[in-house]
Amino acid sequence: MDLTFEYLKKKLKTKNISLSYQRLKVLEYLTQNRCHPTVEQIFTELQKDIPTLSKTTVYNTLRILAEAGLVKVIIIEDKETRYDIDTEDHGHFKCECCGTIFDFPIDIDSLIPEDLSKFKINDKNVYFKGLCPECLSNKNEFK
Amino acid sequence: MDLTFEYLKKKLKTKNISLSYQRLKVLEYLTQNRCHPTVEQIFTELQKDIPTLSKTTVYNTLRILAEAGLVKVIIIEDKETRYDIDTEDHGHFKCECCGTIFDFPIDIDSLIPEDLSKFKINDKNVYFKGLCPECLSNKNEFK
DNA sequence: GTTCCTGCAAAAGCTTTGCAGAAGA
DNA sequence: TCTTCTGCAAAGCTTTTGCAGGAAC
Repeated sequence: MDLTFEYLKKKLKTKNISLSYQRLKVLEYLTQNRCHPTVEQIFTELQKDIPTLSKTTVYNTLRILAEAGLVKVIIIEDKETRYDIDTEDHGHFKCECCGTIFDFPIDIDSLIPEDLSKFKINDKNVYFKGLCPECLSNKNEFK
Repeated sequence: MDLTFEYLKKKLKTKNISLSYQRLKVLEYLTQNRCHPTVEQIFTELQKDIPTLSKTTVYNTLRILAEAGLVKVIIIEDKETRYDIDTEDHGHFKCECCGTIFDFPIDIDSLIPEDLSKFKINDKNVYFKGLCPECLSNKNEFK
């Protein structure tokens, strides 16, 4: 799936979402920083370019992008909502030590049990927590 | 897995967690109400029995139970942390219409990709959102 | 001229913290 | 007596809301 900045700009136009400078910058940030950023991270980084930027605008923009289906909201921890420009099904692994969030492929549909056949599924989420290889090896070093 | 009140009381003793009346009541509520309650729900219900109960105590107790591994923290929505006495792997489905959370069986381990072989997985979560059969049929009625 | 967008300030909502008094060992 | 637990009040954080000014069309 094509997730270039240009592609997403076009997609926004087809959804009749106007592209202010602030919105463009948020979109650009998400395409260039595939680290599942929080509002805080996006805001802090973009403020360097747009000194007058307000957090409200970041919140507004992310809500609009999420409603338009261009961004997926990721909730792993309370008080730490994150945003992912990659809306295709995949899993997330959060390292409890360094906080990094890793993507991993997962065939969610193959897992859906018969029990849910009468449910309409709109959103699928899989996330794990634990320790990433780097933090694991750091721990062993200090043993 | 045995999740009776008696079993859990014994388990707490083996973990050296003392059992005040408040803690017992929270544990009892969780075993008798497998609806993945929020702090608010637990507090409101228990307050009927314990008029002096404070929300802080509910928070404290749930934290202790979670740290002891007797309760699983479920985060599906921001600002809506829920607690599940069933800590075995299973999926959750939240109906976006009525808000009910349904359990469903899922063989998560069979899905874990090779990519994660070097990660230490401590916690696995799967949740879907959408519409439950009841809300789906209600929608059709009003068409 | 209308409509929509931005950004400040304030409010809202959930959770945590500090602390004094009570309960329990 | 010493430790632990409870519960009130206050603080802390993230997110939302109201609203006035500004930009875009």
